[in-house]
Amino acid sequence: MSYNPKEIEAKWQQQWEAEQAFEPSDSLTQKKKYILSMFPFPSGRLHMGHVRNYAIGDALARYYRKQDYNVLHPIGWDAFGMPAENAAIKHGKHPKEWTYSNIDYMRKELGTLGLSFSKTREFATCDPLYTKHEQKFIIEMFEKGLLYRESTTVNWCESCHTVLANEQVEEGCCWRCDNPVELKEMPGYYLDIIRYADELLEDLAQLEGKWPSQVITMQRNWIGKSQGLAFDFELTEESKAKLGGKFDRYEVFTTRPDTIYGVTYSALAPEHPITKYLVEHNLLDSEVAEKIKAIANMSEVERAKQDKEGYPLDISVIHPLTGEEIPVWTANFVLASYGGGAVMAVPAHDERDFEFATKYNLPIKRVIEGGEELPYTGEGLLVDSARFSGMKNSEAKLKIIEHFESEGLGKGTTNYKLRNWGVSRQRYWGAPIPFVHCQDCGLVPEKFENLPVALPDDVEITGEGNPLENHPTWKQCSCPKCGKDAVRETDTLDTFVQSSWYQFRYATNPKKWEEVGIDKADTDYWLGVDQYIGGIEHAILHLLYARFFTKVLRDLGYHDIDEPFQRLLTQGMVLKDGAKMSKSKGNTVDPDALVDKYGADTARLFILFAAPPQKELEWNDSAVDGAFRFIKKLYDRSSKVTGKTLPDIDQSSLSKESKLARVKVYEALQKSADVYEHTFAFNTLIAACMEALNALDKQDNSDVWTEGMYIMLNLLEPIIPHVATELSEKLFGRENFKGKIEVKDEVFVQESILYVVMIGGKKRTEIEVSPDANNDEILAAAKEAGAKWLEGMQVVKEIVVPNKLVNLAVKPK
RNA sequence: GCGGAUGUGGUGGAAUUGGUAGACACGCCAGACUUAGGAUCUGGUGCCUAACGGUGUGGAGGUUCGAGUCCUCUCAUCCGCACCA
Repeated sequence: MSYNPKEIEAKWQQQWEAEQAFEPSDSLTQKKKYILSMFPFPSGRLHMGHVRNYAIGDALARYYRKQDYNVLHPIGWDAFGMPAENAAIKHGKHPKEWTYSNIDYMRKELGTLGLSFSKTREFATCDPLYTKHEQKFIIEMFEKGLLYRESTTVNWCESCHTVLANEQVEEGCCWRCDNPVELKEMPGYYLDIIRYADELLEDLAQLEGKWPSQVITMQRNWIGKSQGLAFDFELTEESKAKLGGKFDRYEVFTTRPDTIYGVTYSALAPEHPITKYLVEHNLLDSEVAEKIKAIANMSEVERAKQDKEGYPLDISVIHPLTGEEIPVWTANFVLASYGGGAVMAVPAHDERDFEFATKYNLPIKRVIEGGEELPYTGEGLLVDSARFSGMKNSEAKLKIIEHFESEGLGKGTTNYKLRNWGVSRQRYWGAPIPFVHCQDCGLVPEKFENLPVALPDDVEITGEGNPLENHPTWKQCSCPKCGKDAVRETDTLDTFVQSSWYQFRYATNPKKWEEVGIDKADTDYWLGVDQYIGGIEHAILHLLYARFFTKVLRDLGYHDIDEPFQRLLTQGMVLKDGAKMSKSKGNTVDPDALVDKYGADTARLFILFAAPPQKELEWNDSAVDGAFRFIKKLYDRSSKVTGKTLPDIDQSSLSKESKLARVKVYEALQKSADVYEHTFAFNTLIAACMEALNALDKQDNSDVWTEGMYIMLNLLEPIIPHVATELSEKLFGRENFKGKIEVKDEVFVQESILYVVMIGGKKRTEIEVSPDANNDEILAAAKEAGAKWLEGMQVVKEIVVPNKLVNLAVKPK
């Protein structure tokens, strides 16, 4: 009888399906675990990254199920998005058809891996029912003022024909297609994530030690909180006149109010309204105006690569404390999107301001002592700063803010690098934004009873323009408020909106799915997700948005959860030949082919054995063979088992080899809880089982074999469930899968203990000592055994590490 | 530039947190056994050395009886952010 993975795996997959073995209980009082692997985009086929992701999650889910937890381990489909439209353009297949047929195929693939997902909680985010509830949340956010529509400069990807959120721009290029992003002025919908910036930042502290520190740091930097002073520069009368009386003043933000007396110029972004006004009204030299326009057309990334460049605007402002006139420039390094697009410049104490001032011969005025050379950005005492002179700059920061506030000149302010989340996309395959434009009423949300605002099926997808915009009738509607003819919004929601609340949808009992999006009792029971598993690439985008949504939905009354994901494991990439597997590089390994050749258990075992989950995994075909060999050996040795239950073994009657085998078996058992609950170092648990099997093989006591198999199959079931269940069923009627197996300490009691003898810090020899020998006896034995190395030496210190070693520190006599 | 990691045999990786470095596996070498299989089994395998022995966790110092592990400096690689005033 040889190991036949195909037969075994098909048998158990069918049985699990028939038993509905992996459905969580509806009882909300049992101890629970919510194990979640990030859901896949239905691209067509699984890749090894998916297999790794789900093998990790499944191991945890199966482990906790065996420990009598109520386990929620769901799967679904992140189903909206560009690739479905691209496929439509390329192959003429409707995005809906493409998506759902991909889902059907991938569901089968997941099935062959024997993953213990709930079947009843599966959904696709493009299901109209999911859209319906999401649109309701969106409307509620609008009503709370959290969602707003505004026309502003946006990131535009010409190749995807859509707007991108800040988070979706990577080095100035589109995160999806890598095309350079352009800046464009257009209306869009925004979620006020900045309102939650402080909470998002502060709650990161709760995740310390539970999320990878790298992810926490990335989020902290992305939010980019900084505190300082915001104040207005008033324009001189002459400048006001030049600007046609349209502007009196503008606001600037600084984190260095302590350097305020060193201001020698002010700089505006090329997009700043004042700069724009000057350019548009031909108030500047035409050559200069052209140059400014050229900068304004450049993306931020392009600008960052350029040298500092700027032009005087021939206007001035008044220093709020000294009354001095300060020239105003426009400069390419001033960002329009941060701090109002205007800065005060202190070249003596800021590197950028210094570089710019040097280039254009602007004055430089030192106001902080310290350092020989300028710019000096360190700490020091203030000079030439009126009544603040002599103060420490850290103290002056606060005092100067206080002064501004008491004089009504400005106030202490917090700024964030985080921008509000632009959620509208000019694409078809997404959730429609449920609003209507009415001539009389303006922007009006659709009535709840009319939700979902569903996508029309009869569209032509050409890649040119927005198919909803081009549809002959879809956007014609009546105003939900006044009933007059109105026009439907044709933008759809960013797909990251769907993945921001799916963790709550899974938790909601499917029996309630029709009526509610999120059920409070269910959510409060199941959330937070006890273990979330996914790729590091979502460190900011998805994980920040999902945290934000969690807080918003909490404040809308849907649940009481502050953080959605209690613990996060970021898995490493799967590599082959040192590079990420990708079709274009031709270095992929197809999961289907692997399962077909070796079976799912081998695929899972290899993936968990080859590297710890957090690290990159280098594919190795012959190591896959090794994993297969181990399973075969395990299967073969099952014939050594004679008992049906965990035997009572008289330790004293055993051979040395049998005792060692028991030690190895129980060491693996001891290790397992730590691995499954804390470290996730499955590779070391598998290695421990291999050691145990090797040790069992060196002895022939059938009780020891029975005990070893009983325990090992329990430990390995989460990793190689099919073969482990098959053997357990045959040998033990699956009794060994019920509850926790206790560690027997007597197994570890040894008749003699091996001590390593180190002399002068070097390992020299070994001694065997009785367990009840005292230190003097151990030392005497060590000296005797090490006499050769002690000749002519004097022992200056004697160290005995219990059960480990003896170290004799020596020096020449 | 700022921030975060990571450096251990030919390879993937272990090392109970300061106590025998290289577990386990791949690969390689030698042998056995074959009704030639996805074989299987046995032994060996960090480096230098005929051996005694020496040496060895990116490098240089330090603390310690003892350092892959702690401290200081340094080098390399990877990742993230990148003019945020």
